[in-house]
Amino acid sequence: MARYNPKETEPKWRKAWADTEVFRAGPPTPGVPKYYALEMFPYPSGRLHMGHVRNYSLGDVVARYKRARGFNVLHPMGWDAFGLPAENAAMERGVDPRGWTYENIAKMRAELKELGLSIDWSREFATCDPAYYGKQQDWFLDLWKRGLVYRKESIVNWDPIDQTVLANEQVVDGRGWRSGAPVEKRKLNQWFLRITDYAGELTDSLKTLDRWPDKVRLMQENWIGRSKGLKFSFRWASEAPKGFESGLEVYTTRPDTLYGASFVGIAPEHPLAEQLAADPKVAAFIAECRKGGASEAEIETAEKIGFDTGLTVAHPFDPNWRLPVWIANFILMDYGTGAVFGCPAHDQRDLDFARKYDLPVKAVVLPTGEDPASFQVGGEAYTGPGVAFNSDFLNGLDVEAAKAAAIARIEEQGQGKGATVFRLRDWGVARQRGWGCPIPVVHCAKCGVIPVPKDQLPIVLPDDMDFSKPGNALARHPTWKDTTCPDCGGAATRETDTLDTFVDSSWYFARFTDTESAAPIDKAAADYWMPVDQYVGGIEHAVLHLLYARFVTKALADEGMLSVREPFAGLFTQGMVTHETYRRQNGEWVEPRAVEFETEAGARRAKIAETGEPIVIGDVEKMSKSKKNTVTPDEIFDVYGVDAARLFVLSDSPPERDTQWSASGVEGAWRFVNRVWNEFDSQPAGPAPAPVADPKADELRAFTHRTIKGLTEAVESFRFNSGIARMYEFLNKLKEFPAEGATPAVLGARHEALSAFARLISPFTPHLAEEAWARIGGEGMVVSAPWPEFDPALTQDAVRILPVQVNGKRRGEISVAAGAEPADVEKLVLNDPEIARRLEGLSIKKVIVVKDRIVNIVAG
RNA sequence: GCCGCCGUAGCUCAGUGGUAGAGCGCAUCCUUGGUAAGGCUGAGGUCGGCAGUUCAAUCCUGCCCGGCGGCACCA
Repeated sequence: MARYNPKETEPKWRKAWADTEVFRAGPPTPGVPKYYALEMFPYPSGRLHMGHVRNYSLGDVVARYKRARGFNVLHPMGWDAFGLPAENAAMERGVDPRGWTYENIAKMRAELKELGLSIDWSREFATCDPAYYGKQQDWFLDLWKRGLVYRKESIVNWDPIDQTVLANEQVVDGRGWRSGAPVEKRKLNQWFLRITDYAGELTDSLKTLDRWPDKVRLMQENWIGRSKGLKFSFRWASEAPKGFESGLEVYTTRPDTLYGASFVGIAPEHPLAEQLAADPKVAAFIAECRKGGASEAEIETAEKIGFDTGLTVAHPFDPNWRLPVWIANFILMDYGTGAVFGCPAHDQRDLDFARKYDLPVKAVVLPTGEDPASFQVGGEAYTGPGVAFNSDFLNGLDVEAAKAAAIARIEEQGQGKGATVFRLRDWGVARQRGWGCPIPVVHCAKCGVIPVPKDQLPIVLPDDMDFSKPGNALARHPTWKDTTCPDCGGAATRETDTLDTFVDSSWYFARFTDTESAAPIDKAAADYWMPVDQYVGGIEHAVLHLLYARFVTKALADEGMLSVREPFAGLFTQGMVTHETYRRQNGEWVEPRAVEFETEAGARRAKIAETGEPIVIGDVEKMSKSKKNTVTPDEIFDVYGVDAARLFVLSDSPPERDTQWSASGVEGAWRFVNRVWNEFDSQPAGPAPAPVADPKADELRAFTHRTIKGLTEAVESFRFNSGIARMYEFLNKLKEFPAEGATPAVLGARHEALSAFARLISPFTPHLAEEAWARIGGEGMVVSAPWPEFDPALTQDAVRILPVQVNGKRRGEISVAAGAEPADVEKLVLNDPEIARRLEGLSIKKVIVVKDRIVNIVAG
């Protein structure tokens, strides 16, 4: 008997798959069922980590399973290859970002191939290939024509050291995530995509994504943040400021509380505030507001400050009622209209503000059970349900009815309209970076901002950018931006901003359906393959990438380039790979591979293997370089083989949860691989004996068919860890039927079991499955073998052992024929001497028999 | 503060309205010609707590306790 040797076996089968091109997707063929399996493509950092191993193993199980089920499977791979790390490497080490990126891709491609994934590598591309980003420029121009692209001055996060705009998520505690410099607010001309045009549809169609995790849908819903309310204009009571003669427009979701208004507030960035800043006192106040940090903690604790402008407006329901207009730091310019009416009794922020500046607090919503005469709002605003009071024509209405009535009245007065407002903002896509997709636009002094004609695409990055200094290397390039205006032919300059890398990743899945097409997307190929049937990736993209991709899909569909309006029919978000952390007494982190364990008096201790220095076992955390708690796939593959690594990373936790990597765990998986092989290896070669009726063989056959059923259901429902638990149970069962000394009937049952088992483990441990399949004389490669079917008749044992309970407590068991009628079982049970003994002195009140499951006797 | 997830063997986790499971760890034994090992057997559980529904609750419902994650001045 030979030991299983993955070092020989695994490369052999990878070569066999590659040579026969089994993973190449078939041509789009109407009528042939397709399955598009996709994992979020990686950033080419140059090194595969365990998170990748988990992500791609999960996707591979799906792809291989669907292939075995007869689908025409598309399972491609590419590279999200633009972005800052390449520029940082370039700046720190003087390398060329392009060369650095492509070298990393080569390294990671080799590692991914080692994983034995069922990828169609013929479709591989990187987003930094001009052949890809040129097509992106192409549809960008289409969206421009549709009015979905615009340029606007806006306030952005500016990192003064890196000299670039930062996205909100790149600002950590008010500082640039890389430079650590305090982020400044700057006004810049920015490129935007009009994602807000789709805000309604993006929210509404979340309901149709029934194979997405609820959690992600909820997060997107919160992010888009639709709210229904009222937009209306206050009329001036004091003299109208210039330009605001038509009034001061505010937005509210609580028009029912209008009678509780005590002031009107505007954001420091509101145009009216800026106009009033001609007064130095106002200007000083606005400057004071800007000073506050941008971090959440600072915002939360920031004190509310305000400035009374001296202007007043009239209450919409009572012209004689005057409300003061304040500038207040807690009002956001980019939500609603940048102006609100303050109702302190029913809004905490307004209440804090009113208490500080001694403004009136008037309750107008009465909670159920409160007395209108005595109800008071103290330090806490009342935001719950109730009935309007102190509110004239709204009195007695509940909150919802009062909202409707208030909106109706305002509309009657022609002062405003019911409105839906979103929290979502337009997508700022310009980045001042050299390593990105150039925005295909030319600036002409005479003609303005002009799109590049399509026949001049792609606009390719220059080869010789200087990345030695921070800032935009593309803008710094001496000649690249010099061009001529496509309209007037005069001297002009190219746009030197590049696109956010999230643009690159918001349509790559569509390009995969035909990577050669002259158009950005080949309609026929996309119509066949799209949507992605199963998308697998990290939860960290719940909002950004997954929202942008949905938006771009809808925009491209409106452009006629796609027929689907949702890119991902099924989404699975996997958990992280974690590991224990280890520290020396001085706090220094220690790598797992340097650590040795011992168990002493039940307590697990760790020490440094070389020196014996005791170390502290810390918390289990996400694998990260800074805490040194990483295990590199390389070394695991080297010791245990790829299959054991895949198996372990899939086995330990439900896929959506974090999983904890441990050396002992992967060793367990490795032992399993060997035990599986031993079972195959011990089966005598030669044709399988024909099945014969035999009780022993039937027991194994029943278990085989139950395992097929259970494992199939586990794979279908993404419970891969349960599926693997089934494999362990099955192997334990199989060992009760050793090949040595087995009757022909049992050998036949074993052959059936092994044949099914090789196919069942194939999505998880594909190399082992091939070797096992070959060992028992399977036809062709297991990767092309059909998924085993189970015989429902065989999943049941002929004899069932039913537990017998007395008053809900287990008191014995009885064996009956499967499917025995409850009445017969009841007789058997009551005649059983052991049970009768248990019932002595009790009178039987009721006997419950659940067919094939259990018997319960109620007695007292 | 709001929303969500999780508490089952020493550890990491499956599971089910009806006999409580796997891997690792631990103990015992066997093998030492599968040996950078392999195998047998075993111990170990008020299924977070309390109440309710039920013939029967680890599972369903409610409340509580503990841990984790996301969002958060969005009017």
